[in-house]
Formats: sequence, C-alpha cells, structure tokens
Amino acid sequence: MSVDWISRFQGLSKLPERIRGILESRSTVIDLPKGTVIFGPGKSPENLLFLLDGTVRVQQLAENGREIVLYRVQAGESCVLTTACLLAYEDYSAEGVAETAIRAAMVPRVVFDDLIAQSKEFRNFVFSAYSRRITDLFHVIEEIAFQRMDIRLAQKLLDLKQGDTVKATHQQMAAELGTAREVISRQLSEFQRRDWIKQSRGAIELTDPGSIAKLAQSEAA
Amino acid sequence: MSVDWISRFQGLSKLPERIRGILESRSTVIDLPKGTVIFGPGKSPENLLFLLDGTVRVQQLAENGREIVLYRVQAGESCVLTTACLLAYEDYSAEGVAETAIRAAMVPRVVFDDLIAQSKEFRNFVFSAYSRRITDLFHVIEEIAFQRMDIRLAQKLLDLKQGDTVKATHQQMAAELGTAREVISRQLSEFQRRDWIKQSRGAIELTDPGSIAKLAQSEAA
DNA sequence: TCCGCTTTGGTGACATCGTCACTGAAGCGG
DNA sequence: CCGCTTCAGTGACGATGTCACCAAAGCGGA
Repeated sequence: MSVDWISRFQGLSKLPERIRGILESRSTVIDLPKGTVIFGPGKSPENLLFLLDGTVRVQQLAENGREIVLYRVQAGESCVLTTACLLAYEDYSAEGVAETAIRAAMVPRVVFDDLIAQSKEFRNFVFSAYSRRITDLFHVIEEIAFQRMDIRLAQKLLDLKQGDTVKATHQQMAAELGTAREVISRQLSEFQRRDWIKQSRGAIELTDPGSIAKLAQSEAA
Repeated sequence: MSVDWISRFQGLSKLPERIRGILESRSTVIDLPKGTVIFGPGKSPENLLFLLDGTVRVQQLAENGREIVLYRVQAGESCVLTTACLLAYEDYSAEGVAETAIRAAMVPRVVFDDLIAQSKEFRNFVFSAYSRRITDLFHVIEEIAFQRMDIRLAQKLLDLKQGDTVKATHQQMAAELGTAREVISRQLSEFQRRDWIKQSRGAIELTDPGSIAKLAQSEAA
C-alpha cells in the first residue's frame, strides 16, 4: 500500500527512517475525482490528507450567495491538515474542493498525533504548514482591504493562466476575488479595449502578458 | 517564579501533574506596559507567551499607510503562539501590540517543543488555538469582503464599548475596520442624526445600544 | 434541423465606499 | 492667551457593488 510518496514533500525529507516507516505503513493512498468535496460544513473528515497530485481549492460561501477563494493547496507543498483541524473547532462555511483529480495519502488522526509526539522534524513540518496558511490569509486580507480591483484581477490572470489562456467564466473569476461578476466583466472589457486580452466564452486569452504583469506589479509589495 | 497561572487557561486544565510541573517551573511571568510591541517585522521573539492579563492586538500595516486589526488575544483565552510561529516563516508586516498593560508567562521555544512532544492535552490546546485563529481570520475576510460598512461599524461599537462609551478616535475606528477615516466620520454622523450615539472628541457614547444592536444583527449570520 | 432552455456575458442606473483637498474646532503646552 | 497639533466635518469625484434587464452562445430534445 505504500509508494514512496514522502520524498515528494520537501519538509518531510529530513524525517528519520523510523518515522518515515510509520508514516508510510500507516497511510493509504487514495484517488479522488475532480470536484470532490474534501471537507465542508458538516463534513469533518476522520483522516488527514497529504496531497500528492492535483490541487485543492479552499473557499468560503457567504449567506448572500457570493463566495471567495481563500487559498489553494498544491501537491507536495503542504498537507490539508489545517482544513481538518479547523473543522474540529466548529462547523464553518468554508469548504475544500478537489480542483483537479487528486491523489492523496490518508493518515488516521491517531497516527498523526503519534507522529507529532515522536518527531521533531514532523512537528516542524506541521507548524510551518500552519504558518504558511496564516500568512496566506493575511495576504488575502491585505489584498481585499487595500488593493485596487484591476491590479488584483491582473495578478489572478497571471496566477491562473495555463499557457497563455485562463479557463474560467466571469462568475468564477469573481469568486476568486470575492467580488461581483459585473465588476469582472467591466474590468475585462477594459483590458480587451487595451488589447491585453481576447475573450471568448469561458476563456480569456492573454495576448499581452507583459502589460498585464506591469499592472499587477504597479502597487504590489 | 511560578504563580499558578495555568489554571487560568481552560484548555490547560486537564494537563497531567507532571506536564503542569514542567510548564510552571520553566516559565517566567513578566509584566509589560501598554503599547509594547510584542512582535513585529524583524522582531521575532525567542519565547512563546501565554497571556495572563490584558489584551494583545494583532494588526497589519499596508504600504499606503492604512492598517487593519486582524484579531485580539484575550487573557486566558489562548496563547500568542501563532504570532511567534508565523514570524518564523518570513518577516511579514503584521505586528502584535499590548493594548493594555499585560502580564504573560514566557516559555522558551525548546520547552514548548518538549511539551508538545510529551503531552496529548497540550497538543490539543495548541491546535485548537490555531484553529481558532484561522476561523477568526476567515471571519475577518468574510466581513471585509461582503458586509456593509454601517453594519460592521455597529458591531465594532458594541464590541469595543466599555460601559456605554467607546474610547477611540475616528482614525482608530477606521483602522479597526480597515477603511478610511472619512467613511467612519460619515457613518457616525448618520448614527448621531438618528440619536443612536453622542460624539465627543476621542469618544463615542452609545445612547441607544438597542438600535445599534438591531442594525448589527440585521444581516449577520 | 429547429426550438426552447440554460449559461454566459454586456449594460445602464444608482448606491456605497475610497480618495483628495481643504476647513475649522478642540485640546495642549508654553 | 497664543500657537501648534490632533481630531473631526465636508464636497467633489472616482472606484466598486447592486439591481434589473437584455442578448448571444451553446446544448439537448423533439
């Protein structure tokens, strides 16, 4: 049941052989299709996940139907534990969705707790994952509160582009940035007027990534 | 060097005697005056703090001079560890300030790590503290992104009131909510027009808390 | 193939919020 | 009492959010 998935995690590379052994033998690798809700209101998972392949998007839904993407968990980058711990606290309106088909290593809570107790390296890994999430959230707050929408949109376009196109509807881009669809439509119209992009249904082609990057940088840290 | 401060923390009440002993003997209780910067950009503390008395305000400064209050740490509620761990990650523009004179128990990092390794109860305490912070931040994001300013201001007034007055300048209220002073001035003028508050220099008297509470509730979860 | 439905995107009008420039009042120290 | 600093008030305007509505693109079934 155990491929060597641990080596994919940079933070876990220094684990002693014994700890590595426990982690490998007590974990199960699973595959989940795109769109699977990993956790969400009333779906507190019993296991912790280490993401091996794919991306998990963590987002929040507001009562008025609007939503915002909080952060993404990339494969190998860190685990999805915040998500699990967080749900333990109280049921909250955040949810984690498999953005692509994903492969993950599933570790029972008990084993996780045991590893924390036994390995300093594992503790470092976990705590730096938490730190990372928290700084990510600080970043999101700063962006929402203080940054102009055109700059944020330019950054997102560069962030989400695959090749030179972004596959997303205006509605989805609005959810990314926690704003309204109309705002995205207008901003994109303006970008198109400047010949920075070409729009088609459900996709945006970046024809002048340079100018977009210049805008994205213009007031950033 | 050790008063029995541990019993003030609900989450620590179940600690085994042995762990309690380590925590008490290896900690130092310190007093800091109001306004002390506990941590901040380039001020990563060597010790972890358990807040015994007073309040610590964690805020973020933006490059354009505006700022926003992220959350507060209350005495006994949880420790200030997130703050410390977080600074470990990278120097970031968030800082923690003693909002009142404070008393705290100082624990060296090494001891903290040791306690994590040894006690399941301590681990639970620490992780639930993290969860709490993360859900707090989710809350802040939701408010900033989706809530009307008048409602947020009403909530803040109730949140910060001591007796029936809030001691703060318009500028400080603006920082609380991550907005501009003018916005606060206008909203407060409107509240005053409705006879909900009476304003004086540096203070706001809530003359009709009921109506303010009604507004604060109007669209909240 | 054509029709009807759903999804996606476009638009004008207006409210709210953020920014700028400036004013005046309140307190404080000399 | 005077001068300085801090605090608050205001109008104008740009940026963003909300609402109502329409048009075009795709899709599936008759």
